[in-house]
Amino acid sequence: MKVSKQQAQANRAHIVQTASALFRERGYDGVGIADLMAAAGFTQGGFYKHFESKADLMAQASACGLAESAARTAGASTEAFVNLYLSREHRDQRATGCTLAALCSDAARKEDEVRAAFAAGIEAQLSAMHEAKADGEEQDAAAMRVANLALMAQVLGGLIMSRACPDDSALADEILAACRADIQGRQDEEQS
Amino acid sequence: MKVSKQQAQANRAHIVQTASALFRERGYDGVGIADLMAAAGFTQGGFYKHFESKADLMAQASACGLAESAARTAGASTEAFVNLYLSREHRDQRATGCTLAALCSDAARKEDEVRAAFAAGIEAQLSAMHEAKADGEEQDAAAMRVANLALMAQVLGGLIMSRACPDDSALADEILAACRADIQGRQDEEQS
DNA sequence: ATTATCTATAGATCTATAGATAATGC
DNA sequence: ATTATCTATAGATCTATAGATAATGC
Repeated sequence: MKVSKQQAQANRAHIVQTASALFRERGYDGVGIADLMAAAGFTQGGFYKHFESKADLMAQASACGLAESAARTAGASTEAFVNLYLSREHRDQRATGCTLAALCSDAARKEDEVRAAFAAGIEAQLSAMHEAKADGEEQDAAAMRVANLALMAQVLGGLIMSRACPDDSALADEILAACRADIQGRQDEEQS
Repeated sequence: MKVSKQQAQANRAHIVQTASALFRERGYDGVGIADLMAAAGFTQGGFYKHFESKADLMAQASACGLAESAARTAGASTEAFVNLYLSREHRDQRATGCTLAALCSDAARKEDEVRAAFAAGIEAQLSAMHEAKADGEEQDAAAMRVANLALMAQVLGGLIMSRACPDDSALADEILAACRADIQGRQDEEQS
């Protein structure tokens, strides 16, 4: 029954990643410890040898998902980022999509432990966006931070609003298109 | 024990309003039927004479909260709306604040019944914003709809991101300020 | 007679813990 | 000997229902 320390660490990482996907799909409260451990291939009893509490796992799984999203963004242009973020595919695939969009309003009601992970995740995302643009035009770092925060808010809000609409509703698609058009329009203006 | 039909209707409305506030504060899953009925001044047994299920109540309470927000917005200028929406007060008072911001990412995982209420709420909010601006400049209705959806997404996203940060974190305030500045900057450009 | 609300509870969760089991690691 | 995982369960939820109670409304 016992496994090597190395294997135990790998199992733990696997549980965190499974939790990250399940939480994004169903929300923190929609995933029980027994559910999660079964999905990861274990029984519930082992959970508390890996984590102090469910909140501890929520913080770790969120941090993991947020870091992954930031890393994925690091290379992309603003245009590519926005088009991917505000796509139907992203809207409909919550388990592999943006952790911020899937869980941040759940997180707002959870322990500070969890919210600290979100603050760190937002900073990581900002860094990734900063890097992505650094090659291009010279720009004031403070102004760029403001613009990037505002852009994150807009794509995040658009995605969440779209997800709140019924499946196959015209409004859900319209929201994504409106946000893309608004951001695109602004970029065109800047370049002229 | 029995009350008049009129009183029963009033009691039912009171339960819906109590639920609207409690759901916004704690999320759908954070409020039990017994909790809610006690907060409204009743015992849990009476609940199912008023509502078919918890999802039925979630849909009604959400519709109620969304309609109220739209009505509150109807008179305001864009500037006033944005400054109120992206204020610390609004961020910290979830129970009386925007239902969309408090619950839409919860709603995304619930029954279509609930999500239909959100789609209707977004349309009501759009109508309110349309009216508020109608006096001013002549503008293409379709373009205005796009701009208003994009604006809603941005203030909503900003508020939610701010709420996901730990209490008293500098980042939480910075996010609100960044979104206000970004929107203000755009408006100034338009007018010049 | 009808029915809005109450008390009580069934049945299904959920988090967390206790103690057993069997493989690692000294 | 230690410990990662397992089985089993305590205790506290939660939604929904059943049946009692007492006031309305015909």
